[in-house]
Amino acid sequence: MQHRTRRAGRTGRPPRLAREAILSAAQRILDEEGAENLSMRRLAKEMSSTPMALYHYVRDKDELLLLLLEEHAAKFPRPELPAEPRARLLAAAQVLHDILVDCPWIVEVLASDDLFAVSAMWIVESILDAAIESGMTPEDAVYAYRVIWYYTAGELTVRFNRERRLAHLDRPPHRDQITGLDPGEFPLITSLGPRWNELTVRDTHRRGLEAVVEGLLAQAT
Amino acid sequence: MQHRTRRAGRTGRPPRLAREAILSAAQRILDEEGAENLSMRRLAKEMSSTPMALYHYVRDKDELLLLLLEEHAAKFPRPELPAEPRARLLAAAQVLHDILVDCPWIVEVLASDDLFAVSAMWIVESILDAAIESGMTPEDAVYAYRVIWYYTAGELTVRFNRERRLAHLDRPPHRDQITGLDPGEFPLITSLGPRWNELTVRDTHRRGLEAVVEGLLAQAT
DNA sequence: ACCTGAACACCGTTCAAGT
DNA sequence: ACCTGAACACCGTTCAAGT
Repeated sequence: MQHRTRRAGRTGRPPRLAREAILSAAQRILDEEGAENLSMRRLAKEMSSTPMALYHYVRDKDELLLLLLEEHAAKFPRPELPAEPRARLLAAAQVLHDILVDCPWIVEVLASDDLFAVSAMWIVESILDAAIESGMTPEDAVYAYRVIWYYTAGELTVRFNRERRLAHLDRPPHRDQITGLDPGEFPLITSLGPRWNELTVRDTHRRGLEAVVEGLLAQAT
Repeated sequence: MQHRTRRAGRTGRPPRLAREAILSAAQRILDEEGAENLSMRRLAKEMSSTPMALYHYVRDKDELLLLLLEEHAAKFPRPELPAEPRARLLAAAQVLHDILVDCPWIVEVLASDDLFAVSAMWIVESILDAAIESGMTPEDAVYAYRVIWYYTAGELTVRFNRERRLAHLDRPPHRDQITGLDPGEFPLITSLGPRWNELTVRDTHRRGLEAVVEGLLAQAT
């Protein structure tokens, strides 16, 4: 399928096209079968090819995931950010989350400190810019970006792992967290009882982000 | 080795002892060969046994990792926390990080929202208590704990992945993040140049934690 | 240049059988 | 009760060979 448009050129090869075919096949697996089912072997099968054929287009699995992120970020509509620096800092940090919240597989690629796709670099630039305009030095702006990134990465990791856990809840947890805890030693946790699980499942990303940004700005002045 | 002290009891089995032997063998692998080399098969080999013998003492690999965390947390000295609630909130959150910073393998077990080992539950209890004494409702205290946990989990994930990357830097990164970026589009990032990597490697956990806690407390009043 | 087949060096886990 | 051996159903990646 990938050499459909083979031409008569001197060294015929449509690598760009093949790469795109690989990426959309990978995206199809991601959408239909979930991140945990995307493997080089599964992907090769999806394309009626062999695993090693893929290595002609991507260096390794990590690069494949990075390219998928790149594509996803490029597709994402680039919203207009508020002019006011503090609001812009918050808005840019929110976009960072918005882009990644649809990529449960990035947990696997969360390797880098600075991540990531050039298609998403404009967000980092926006955060730095907004932080500097809020009165920070460039050094502190980088620091602020990193704190925001840690919060975002942590929220996404926990979020995706919870979703994955709920998806196949075949087996009960190793230990029921709350039940069976000694109320004498843990009066607050045990007093919450089932409320704990309920509170723990709420989407508080935005509110937490506001606290983080607020704390960073307070520190800078 | 694990049935060294077999007794004459009615149904002789020293499961507690065997479990401990398994855990210390696992810890030995972790220390000497790193988290990425701990597998059920490697662990069985370390004990001159078969992989399946282990499944008599732990349900699966996840439980093994949880038990290792449990042991590590239990060993950790429990520091005295400040009486002043706001300082206690920060101190408890710092201990959460201190305990986990020596466990690069928790990245694999970062599954739960609320994590984790009962041996470390006193920290969660302390955070909730300090948050409430700082004027939060119990609900907001849980929310505050979660924000702190996200920041901590993110910081640790990025930290460990960077360490792992530096450990075997056999291959260069897929793309040099900064070099090759268009200065017209990303003036701030490119202007930092090599400073970016330098800033990105700094340990800013504590400072960031202070910002996060500060932001949470500001939100609560 | 592009692709294949076989192999290397692994995984976690299940199952049936042994003692 | 505790352990083994073989097997299932996978991984990512290398290598030598094909066209």
